[in-house]
Amino acid sequence: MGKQQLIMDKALELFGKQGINDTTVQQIMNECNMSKGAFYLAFTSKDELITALIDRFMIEYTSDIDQMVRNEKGETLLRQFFIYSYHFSLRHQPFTNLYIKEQIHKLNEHLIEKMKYYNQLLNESLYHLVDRLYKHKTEYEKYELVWVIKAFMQIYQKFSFEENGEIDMELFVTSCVEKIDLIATHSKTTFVTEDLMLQIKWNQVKVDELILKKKIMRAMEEIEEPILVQSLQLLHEHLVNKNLPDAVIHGLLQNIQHSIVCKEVRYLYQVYMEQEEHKGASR
Amino acid sequence: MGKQQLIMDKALELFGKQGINDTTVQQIMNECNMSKGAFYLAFTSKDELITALIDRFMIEYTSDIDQMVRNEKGETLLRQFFIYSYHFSLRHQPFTNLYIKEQIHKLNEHLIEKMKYYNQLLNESLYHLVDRLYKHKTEYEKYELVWVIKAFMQIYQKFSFEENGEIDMELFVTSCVEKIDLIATHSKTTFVTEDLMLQIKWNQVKVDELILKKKIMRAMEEIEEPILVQSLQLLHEHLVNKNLPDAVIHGLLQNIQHSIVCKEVRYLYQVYMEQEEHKGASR
DNA sequence: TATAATAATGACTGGCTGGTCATTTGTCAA
DNA sequence: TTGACAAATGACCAGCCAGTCATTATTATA
Repeated sequence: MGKQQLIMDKALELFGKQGINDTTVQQIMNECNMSKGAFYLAFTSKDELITALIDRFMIEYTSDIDQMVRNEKGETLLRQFFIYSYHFSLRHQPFTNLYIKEQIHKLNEHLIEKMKYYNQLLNESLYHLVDRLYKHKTEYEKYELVWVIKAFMQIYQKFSFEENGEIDMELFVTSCVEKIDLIATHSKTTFVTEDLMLQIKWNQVKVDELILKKKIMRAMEEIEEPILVQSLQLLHEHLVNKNLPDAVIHGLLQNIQHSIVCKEVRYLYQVYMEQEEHKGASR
Repeated sequence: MGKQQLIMDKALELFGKQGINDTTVQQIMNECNMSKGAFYLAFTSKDELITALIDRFMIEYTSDIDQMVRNEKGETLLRQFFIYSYHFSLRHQPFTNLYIKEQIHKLNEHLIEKMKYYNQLLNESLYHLVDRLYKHKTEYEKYELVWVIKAFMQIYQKFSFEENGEIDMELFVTSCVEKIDLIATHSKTTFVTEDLMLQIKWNQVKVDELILKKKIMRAMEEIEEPILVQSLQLLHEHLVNKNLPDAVIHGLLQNIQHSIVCKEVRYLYQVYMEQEEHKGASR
């Protein structure tokens, strides 16, 4: 295991147990059986470590969800979402603990922005999900369902945090899916209104071409496999020249989808392409 | 305004903005236009301040909810609950911020216990609420509804935190009540099972006679009004001698219900009495 | 083996903060 | 006005911790 990986894993454990502020760099490095100095060879600061941790998990979660929404067949989609989220919570329990306990805000404005950003990515994916299941609903009804889904997902996390009993996954998922469908098909009143939707849209950040380019460059630096590097290069060029047909782009994105480093790039690229398409269509 | 009050108010503001750890005693006292030393005349430590803050609001919230559940007529109960919670969140926005952001855990084990305790009080009140609305349901179905209600309440808090638009109270309440009723009357599958209920009950703390006595004593120290003091005295005696008829107890509890200092006592006393009654009945 | 280059170490620093306490300021009764 | 008592002050202390850097250990190369 690489040094960064090791540090991140041990740090996560300690953060989950003691909270970020009460965990010292010294403690983390003790856990790794390394000197404190070695920490600053792997990360430039404690802040960078925290940011890296959040990125690592939020990228994994949001981009997996997004991919699922894009690929999964309609009916089982909601079910799949809950199952995936359930397993993610379990598999990355230290991160989940950290997430529940340390409800962001620490340190700098920058982290808040980051979390809001990830939340938006998640909201968008979930919106797609709802959109596929309940096409006939209005935009604001769909967005309301997004929030209802998130609320139910939270029940699981909070419940296993507060009470000590573990919820049965199968039951939980089935129950949530049933309840949400009940709401979707029978509920008549919504708290999200058309006006509110407009306000919310104003706040949404777009994927910026510059940022996307930067992300691609950074990914290229960290990667060796020639196919991946070349794929990234072509994707990067396409941003400027728009010279490649959709099928090629699709294939290139397929190439990079299994590398963890590229997950974010793949996801953002996809969102960006849709954004551009939308722009073209509305012009 | 008393010194303690002033400090608590200003502290809350800063805590909500910057987080507990990043707010120094110095900053708080600057805000109060007082010296740092003066802080330690009002509180023995920063920890005590934090504890006092949590107590102040959680007691107000949980005991008000409890009283509401006891007094309100059935049909409007759920609605009342949402309205009250909504207003509480708004009225005490700094505290709500603190609560969402700083998901406890800081400092000592003691605080975690405290929050779990308050959560339990809330759960019990909500259970009563559900019980009155849906008597025919099983225990675990009711407990599941408690969690669904809490989940919906959280939507409001998270929503106004993440998105910037303010939700319309009337719409939100109506929508939640409708959705919960939908679930209560139509949902067929539950994730809370009989087994899980047993586990949960094991974890529940009871109100202890000794603790209750201590709380009464402490309340008496802080209070001057003779009627209140005498009421507390009688209630205290009754714990030992059990010499007063129910009607008298009821009246004494009425006497103290409007004093903030006594809110917790009143509430705990009521719970304690029920507990004892239950003990007697099951013997 | 000698030398250069790289990696790892941990004592140290500087900044910060909770908490203390000798001193000052304010109050009020005689 | 005086003196006694209480309240308020802020300089100071001790402890903590992120981050640095001169020194040491390890590895690669010639």
